[in-house]
Amino acid sequence: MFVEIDEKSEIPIYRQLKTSIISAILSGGLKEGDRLPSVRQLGSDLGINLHTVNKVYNILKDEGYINFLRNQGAYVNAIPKTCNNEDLMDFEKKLQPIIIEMRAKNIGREQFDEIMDLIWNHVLEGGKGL
Amino acid sequence: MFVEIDEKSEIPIYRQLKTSIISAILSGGLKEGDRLPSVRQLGSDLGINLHTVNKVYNILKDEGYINFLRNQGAYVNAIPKTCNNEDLMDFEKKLQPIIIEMRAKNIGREQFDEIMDLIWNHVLEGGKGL
Amino acid sequence: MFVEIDEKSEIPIYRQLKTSIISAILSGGLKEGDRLPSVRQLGSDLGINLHTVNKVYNILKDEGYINFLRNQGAYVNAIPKTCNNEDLMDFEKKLQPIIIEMRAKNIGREQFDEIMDLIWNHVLEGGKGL
Amino acid sequence: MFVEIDEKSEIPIYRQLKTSIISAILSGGLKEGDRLPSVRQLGSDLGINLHTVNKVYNILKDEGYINFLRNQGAYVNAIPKTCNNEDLMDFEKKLQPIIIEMRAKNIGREQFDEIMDLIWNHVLEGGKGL
DNA sequence: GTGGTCTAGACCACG
DNA sequence: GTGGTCTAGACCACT
Repeated sequence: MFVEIDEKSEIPIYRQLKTSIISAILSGGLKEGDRLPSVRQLGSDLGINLHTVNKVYNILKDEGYINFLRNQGAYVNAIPKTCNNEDLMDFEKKLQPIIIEMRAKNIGREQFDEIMDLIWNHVLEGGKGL
Repeated sequence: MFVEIDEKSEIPIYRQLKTSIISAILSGGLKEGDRLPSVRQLGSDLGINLHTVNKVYNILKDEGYINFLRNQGAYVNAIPKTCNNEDLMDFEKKLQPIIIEMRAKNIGREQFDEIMDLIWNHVLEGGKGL
Repeated sequence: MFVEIDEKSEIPIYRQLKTSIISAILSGGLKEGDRLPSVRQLGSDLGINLHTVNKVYNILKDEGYINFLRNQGAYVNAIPKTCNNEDLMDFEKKLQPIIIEMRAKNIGREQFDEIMDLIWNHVLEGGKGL
Repeated sequence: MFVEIDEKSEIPIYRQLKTSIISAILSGGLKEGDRLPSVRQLGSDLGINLHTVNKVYNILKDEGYINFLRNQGAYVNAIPKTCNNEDLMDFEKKLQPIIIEMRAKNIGREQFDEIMDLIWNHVLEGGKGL
């Protein structure tokens, strides 16, 4: 299975799942045209409700990552996404408070860069083992 | 005033305020020994509930950023914070989903580094833009 | 072939097919007395389930567009249809939400009329583009 | 109340509600800055589930019609919407099958224009009586 | 079998 | 009090 859910996390399940699937697509674990498990299947595999899975699938569809083929389930789209300025502003807003806290904990520039490098590269390893 | 609240943001007010104050401390806008406004004062200045301000002050005290001096208000502490492994893990968990979405929007490594550089440096310029 | 099916469309296949055939009849691509392909034939041509084709044929028969001749297949009827008030109400109900959304996107009266003109005329050009 | 739900309609409740609210905004029954009823309130007023209302509010937020002020409910946005080509294509696709059926029922060009005129003008009267 | 919709009840974060 | 999230069970349209 290409995703695990941490029930104890403060991050909502549906966000964890969304991130996991996007990560799997990015890493190649899920390729264009691949079929996603049905909402019922994935829900039961992960031990979560099918409505939660359904919500995620719909968000992914709205954001263009997947689409639905009538009664045949959800399929991975090509990813021709581009990043506009609004997106950039959004990312900055989300990153800023975290980085502020990192500086507050005396993380220096070198350590900061190391961490970023680590995560940047780890992202591609999230989708393996599909 | 060293902080502005964005009512429309999805980020809770108390978190925005907390980040702003930490940022002000980091940037030198608030130095060790400086007195913070009273919860009543700051609440009315920002147009937010004084309970929200109070909550933030208590969090900041718990995290060691400020101190309460016998009914005289809150004062800024020295900042000898260090970062343990648990903190690091925490930061990584928070950063990962954002960076995954950035990669999904075709942000390359160079652009990523630029953005990080930008934010890193902005943090030192006080609580503005937050 | 006078019809193409868009698998990704949110419009059910059977509706797409129904509309296509009606459109073909209207445009003269299918004339009175013409024989429709067998459900098996059309289903395989379009890559859809023969039950879906069958369903459409039955709907078209119920609505008077075609007839079944004793195990020899389906034939196009004359089209003496008239529009009663119930039909009119029905059309209005279907059109209203779409037009509301068009107005919400700042489409003006002139542009609206242009679009309607375009579609009105396109309808006569057969089932293409559907 | 600015909206009524037809339980018997084949159109999903959430779509009816969405259209009603957009219509009310267009007609001026709901102006920029106006507060929408809480999901609980509107749900109980309309005799529908609060989750259904919630779904609609979230769609409207995604489409930019409203936004949420934390714990104070939903407010109507300014409507600077513009219509891109994708939207236009979408409208055409939705309108086409309906217009085909209208032609199939022998509705002539004059009657067609009358109907469109009627609906176009009716749209603005949907939101009164708020 | 697929997803779509609706209902319902519960708990939570926030202010 | 507000919306956010999760669970659960039901019925439906479609193929």
